[in-house]
Amino acid sequence: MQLRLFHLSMKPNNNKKNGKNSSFDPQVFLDTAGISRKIAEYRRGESVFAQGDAADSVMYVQQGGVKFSVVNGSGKEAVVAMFGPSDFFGEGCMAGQAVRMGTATAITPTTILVMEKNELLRVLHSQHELSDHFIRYMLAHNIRVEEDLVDQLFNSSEKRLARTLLLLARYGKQDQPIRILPKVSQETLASMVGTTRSRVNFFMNKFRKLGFIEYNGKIKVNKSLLTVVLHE
Amino acid sequence: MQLRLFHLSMKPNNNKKNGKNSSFDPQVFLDTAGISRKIAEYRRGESVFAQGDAADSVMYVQQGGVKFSVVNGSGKEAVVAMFGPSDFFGEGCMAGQAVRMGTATAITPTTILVMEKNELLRVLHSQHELSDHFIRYMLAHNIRVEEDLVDQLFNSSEKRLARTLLLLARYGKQDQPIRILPKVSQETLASMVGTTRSRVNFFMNKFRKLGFIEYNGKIKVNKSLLTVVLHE
DNA sequence: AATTGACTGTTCTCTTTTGCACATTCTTAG
DNA sequence: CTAAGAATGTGCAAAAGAGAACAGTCAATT
Repeated sequence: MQLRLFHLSMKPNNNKKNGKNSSFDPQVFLDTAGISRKIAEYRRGESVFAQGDAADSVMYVQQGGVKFSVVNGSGKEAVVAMFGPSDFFGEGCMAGQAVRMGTATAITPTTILVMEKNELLRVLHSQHELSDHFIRYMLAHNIRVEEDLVDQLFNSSEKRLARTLLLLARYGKQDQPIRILPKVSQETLASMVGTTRSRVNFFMNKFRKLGFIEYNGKIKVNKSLLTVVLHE
Repeated sequence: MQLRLFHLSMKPNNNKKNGKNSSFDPQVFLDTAGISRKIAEYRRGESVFAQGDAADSVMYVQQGGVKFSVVNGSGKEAVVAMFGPSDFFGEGCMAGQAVRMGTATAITPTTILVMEKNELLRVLHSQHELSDHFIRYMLAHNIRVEEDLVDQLFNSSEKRLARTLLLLARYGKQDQPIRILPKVSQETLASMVGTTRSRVNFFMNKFRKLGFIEYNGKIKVNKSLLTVVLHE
């Protein structure tokens, strides 16, 4: 049983959100500094690290997508975040977390740059562009997590599902009123929204009847209609 | 009506959590760099900034305590975080947030160092100790918020209240099995836990009957007993 | 001492949400 | 093509929580 996705930070395929700096790649900075780093490839479903593993490296997604989930004592699972190209994850070890707080799993074929935490810390001092990118990522990540918290606190599961669908829709084709979502099961949606599958099923059918979404396998979202749900 | 405290990051009065670096003070770095910064004083209840205000500065708490809360369309309020000495807040503007996402209010007499965001960004490049401190704060803040999210997702309001009381107990005298909490109303507790006051009252009396806490005005927490609540 | 306002104790009803259970419909590996 | 495993569609009883109302307590002010 899964519970809740804290936030979606998987980005659309444009790295050009900063105007300049569109082709930022930490690897070149690590190369010039002669830093220990390696590139790892994962297949769909493969685990990058598991909850409880020793933590001494920071990951940087070059290609693909990764979900980060936490399991509690009762076996419930919550999808805490999803990461895409140019996202860092596993950076908690830099603040002294000795073990991984959750499990990172590739959801598509994924290429990851693995950096030893102490060396990354050191390089951040000398490589301003890397440092800027890292800080910017951290700030954005913070904002995202806090937004998810606010969503969780203020809104019902119906609204949270609507919001989650709209967030997922960002990764479909851009600038179209109707977006096709990446393939996700209702079970996964439940873990993203923070509710049960039966609840997700109920609302999905409700949204469908109202014409806010349609699906036969691929989920299609009518953004403007679904947005109405968010405003009561 | 209030809703939910995302996390408590108000620290006990020891700045020595990093072993070295116990007397870190960003002000000296700003001084040496000739940066525009000012020191502001606030009385209890005074607002540092309000939701919707233009955002172009970052705050650093020197003394006191600040609560950060968000109000939604229906007038519900959630206490998103509490900040204490050596915490930054309002740093979202560094990631492009143009307005404040919530209201910051002093909860005790408070001294705050205000830094213009662009100048702070610039100084982070040249002042490694400030940069380290900032990054460490960001990472710790992230971890804290994610822990709150996990707590919110996995636990009932009863457990969340127990956890909140234990967190608040950290600010009482150290190393004693029974701690006295700072004065908080049940209304405020409700906003910290993310539930209603009647619910808080119900559980507070339950905890009291079970001997986990006692109060006549001051709330006293028996840590080891209350911790039991967290583990079912 | 009386009044005011904030906080607490208590109760009750109405929703929302969970937790199951089970049938049905896809998918896919063999 | 077919059987097995996933994913989906329903329904329902029980639990948890929201919201609101109201009386009692306490502290501070005038």
